Amino acid sequence: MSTYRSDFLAILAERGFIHQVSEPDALDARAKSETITAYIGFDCTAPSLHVGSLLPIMMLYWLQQTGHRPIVLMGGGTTRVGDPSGKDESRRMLSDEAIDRNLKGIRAIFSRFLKFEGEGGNAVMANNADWLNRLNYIDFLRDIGRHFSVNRMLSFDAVKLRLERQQELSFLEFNYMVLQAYDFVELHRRYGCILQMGGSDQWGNIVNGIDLGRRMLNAQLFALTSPLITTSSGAKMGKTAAGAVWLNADLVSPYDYWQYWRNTEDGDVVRFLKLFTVLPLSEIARLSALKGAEINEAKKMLATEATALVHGRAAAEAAAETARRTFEEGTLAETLPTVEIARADLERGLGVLVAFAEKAGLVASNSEARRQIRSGGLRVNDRTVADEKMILTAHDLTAAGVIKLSLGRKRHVLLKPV
RNA sequence: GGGAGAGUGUCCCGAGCGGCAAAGGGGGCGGACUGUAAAUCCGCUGGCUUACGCCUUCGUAGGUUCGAGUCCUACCUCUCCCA
Repeated sequence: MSTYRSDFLAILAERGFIHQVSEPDALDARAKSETITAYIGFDCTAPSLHVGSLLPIMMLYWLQQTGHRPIVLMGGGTTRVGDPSGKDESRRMLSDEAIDRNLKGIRAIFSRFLKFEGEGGNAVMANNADWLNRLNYIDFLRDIGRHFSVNRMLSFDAVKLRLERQQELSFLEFNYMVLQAYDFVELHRRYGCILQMGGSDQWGNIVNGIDLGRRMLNAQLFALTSPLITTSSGAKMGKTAAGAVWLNADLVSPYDYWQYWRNTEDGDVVRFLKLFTVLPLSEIARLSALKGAEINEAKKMLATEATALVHGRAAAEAAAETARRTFEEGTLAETLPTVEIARADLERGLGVLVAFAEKAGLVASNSEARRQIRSGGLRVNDRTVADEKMILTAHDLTAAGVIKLSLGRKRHVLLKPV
């Protein structure tokens, strides 16, 4: 790949964010000579963003850090339609209320990464519902629809895949790319936005927007996509047994978030340090020289830095300290996730099954707890539970006044009587 | 409108002569080994139950049977062929 002269593209390139760029030289020149405005769209399909969305967020972060203007586009309108890209099946239709609720949850995350207008920054938060919701169908067809060739739309991967696999693609979803293209044009009109970024699966959609911009406004627009990030062993990022790794603290605690990064595979550490932390590359180069068990130092760095970005420095260091005491010293850290239980329950005697399943929520059901006991996976105060009929009482309280329940080596919950 | 086929364990894929809690994968979880890694090996992977066992599951609703994922009828959804 050519070397970029603008700070923005140079940084994205050396940190591994770039998969494809349209007209890289022209974009580089503009990013070098002027302040450019770029956007990324975010779906409102869930109440929070998860780790998978972190990559685009980081691209906006670097955009602003290198002197440009980021636009976060909330898909309040497009989420009502549903993007067929990369999906085998139609998505379930979300109610407008659900979308609205999700939108609010997602919004909060961005203030960690970007400085918005009114907060001493220049970032813009937009919502495509503002223009999509009031479109008039016939007008839209005449103004926008005439620029689209169905022949060409059928050739895009997102559509082709569905057709080839003989899976249904509704007319509703078929229109998604038209709406997304229109978003780009609308953002160009409103904010002078010239660049849309996104994951590699968005390339087709973005290019549609570029075409539309040229036809309607004779504008030169650009596309930049990031690679699909998978772990070295091929798994998609952001999924664990417990579900997605959400960015909101009420869905995934800072401690669990820290743990997620701490458990990164060896082969991914350097790549992730570049993508998901803002550590200087020189520092990352130093960490990448570590070998064998020393790589754990790099993983801790990754975990703490990545957590600090999302949850703040203090929460990140608290999580690191909790982990250090739990894993390295083997002592009890009172800052482990804690569940309060009624003191009366304890005096009456609390069955282990209930304690693990209902109270701590470490396992999904009593049956699951039984199975785990049979395979030696449950521990109370670091002693393996051998008997599923075991009863917890006040005698099991440690000096710190809690009972430590563990599932496997890594997952711990403290029961605290109140 | 006519004809043919498909829908299986609510993570996915996928077998299933009328006796099935239902083969086999993948994924996930636990154990061993390690470095809170990877790879490898072993176990588990519907719910309730101390247990005998009970309950809920194969697109939906009925029916035939001692007994139905398996047979019949209707309906729903998706494919394909003809019009």
